[in-house]
Amino acid sequence: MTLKLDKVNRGPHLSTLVASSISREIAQGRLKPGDQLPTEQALATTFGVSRNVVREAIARLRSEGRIWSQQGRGAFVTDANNPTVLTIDYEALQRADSFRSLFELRGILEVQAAALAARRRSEADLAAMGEALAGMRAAPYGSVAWLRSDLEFHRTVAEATRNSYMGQFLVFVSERVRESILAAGNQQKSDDMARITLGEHERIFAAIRNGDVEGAQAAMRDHLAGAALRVGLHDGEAAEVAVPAKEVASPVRHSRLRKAVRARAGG
Amino acid sequence: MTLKLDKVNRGPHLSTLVASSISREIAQGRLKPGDQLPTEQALATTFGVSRNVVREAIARLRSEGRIWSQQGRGAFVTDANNPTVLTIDYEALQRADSFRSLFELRGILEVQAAALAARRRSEADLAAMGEALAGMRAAPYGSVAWLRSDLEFHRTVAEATRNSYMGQFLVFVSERVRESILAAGNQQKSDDMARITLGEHERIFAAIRNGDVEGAQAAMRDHLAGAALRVGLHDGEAAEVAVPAKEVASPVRHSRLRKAVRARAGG
DNA sequence: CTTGTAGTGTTATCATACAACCCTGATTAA
DNA sequence: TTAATCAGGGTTGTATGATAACACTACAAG
Repeated sequence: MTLKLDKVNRGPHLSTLVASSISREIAQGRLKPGDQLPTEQALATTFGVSRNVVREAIARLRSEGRIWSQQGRGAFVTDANNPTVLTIDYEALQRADSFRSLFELRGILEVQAAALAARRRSEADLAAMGEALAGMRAAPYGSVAWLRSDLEFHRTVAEATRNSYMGQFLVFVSERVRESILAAGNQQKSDDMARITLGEHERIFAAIRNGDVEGAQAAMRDHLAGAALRVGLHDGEAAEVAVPAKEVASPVRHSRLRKAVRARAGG
Repeated sequence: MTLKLDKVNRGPHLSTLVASSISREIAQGRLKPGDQLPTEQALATTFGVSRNVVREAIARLRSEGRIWSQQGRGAFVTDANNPTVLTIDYEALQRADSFRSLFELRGILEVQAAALAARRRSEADLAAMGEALAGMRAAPYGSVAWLRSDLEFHRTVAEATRNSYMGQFLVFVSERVRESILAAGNQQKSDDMARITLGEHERIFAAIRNGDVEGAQAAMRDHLAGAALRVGLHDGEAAEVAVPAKEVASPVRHSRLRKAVRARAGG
């Protein structure tokens, strides 16, 4: 039987929680550019953690360019709110809700990419897709070669959109998703899956080849729904991502973190 | 006259130096994927710093996805070594085709964000959107206040998707687009435009409020089509554009760590 | 008005201790 | 023999306190 082990999802480090919390304060505007953060000591007591943890969190935010600090003065929110680089926090992805969000974003990009590809694909694109499919057929399901061909197929679809940024973003997001899946490592393989997955890809390919925009979207959507199941997400696109945002305007919102901390300490 | 003094470039933090040094070991292959790093204590003594500094460095590398650590075992070099940051070359955006591509990507994200928002928005979201709209009504078209409210509206829509990555990506893309538009500076203002633009936003808002998914998508699509016209793009959805984007990696350069550490130790 | 100086608050770093956890190997029970 | 249990050492995660380096302010002295 298959053992549906819940990935021992040990909560991320405290410093991660603190960093996320501060990040959120900034993102939601409660900390504006130029504002000075509370002192490390103050943050430590508010969060109920040691100053050391706060420092690790700040070190991360600093490296991400979100804040900037100077000895003897304090830490400040970076003025330029237009980061020139986009990063995805690796640890945050270990959390199920984050993973689901990224998976959803990937889905949106893939589906629309399929639509664009159906409109704009060239003969060369189709040839490349066919080659990738052949690679998948030849390799055993789940093998390195199989994964490479899988990735290659999606890459060629992205390329067929004739939108370079689409490709860039898609590859970026997909890589993060793939990493996270591999890290979890809770995927079972079977011959059935190989057949099913291959079929999904072939339908996408056929629709794109025929210039069938809606068909390509639908096929890609099916593929992603299947992929979601295969990695243990009970189909996305429902409302389970929707955390009831009962956020009341409060000066600072750390109560959840505190609770998390308590829970860790208690358990 | 003005003195033009060079900003006193105080050396970076020790944790930064340590992180860079470890990073370089990885980049240059002396630490291969899967390898275990020396213990924090060992690193501390070799670098001549406290374990605390080493931990801050490791926290950064961990958040960048370069290494991965587990309590009781140790820290290891991450398997995947692909880029963890996404950058958009500013100069490339000056080219019309690149700009069009990014605009198209933004459109895809915005339209799907509107759809998700229509499904998941909370009362608080609606209130925030309404506030942003009020801000737009109050400010003169094209003014700083107007732009801020405009941005704020789109941000609240992104937030209402309950998908944090959606917001991150959208803000990132929109900022690049906005910069590019401002740089071009070829936009004319008129009262008509104010009225039209405001109307577009209000239709988006109404659809999201009513939970009308298709309506929200359509309204957002209209809005973007209008925006495209206003910035001089003859409606998107054309088929010309290709071009590989320039990928930029950021090498890090420092041979100073050891020296700096020595200096500290010696002095 | 300028300069020196003490005082206070903050970050940067160090040092130490303990808790939580993994791994290994010995010991014990079946 | 085999499996389970337990003890010990090693490692990371967190807490705590202390010290050094630096920025800012106020005030006194010139």
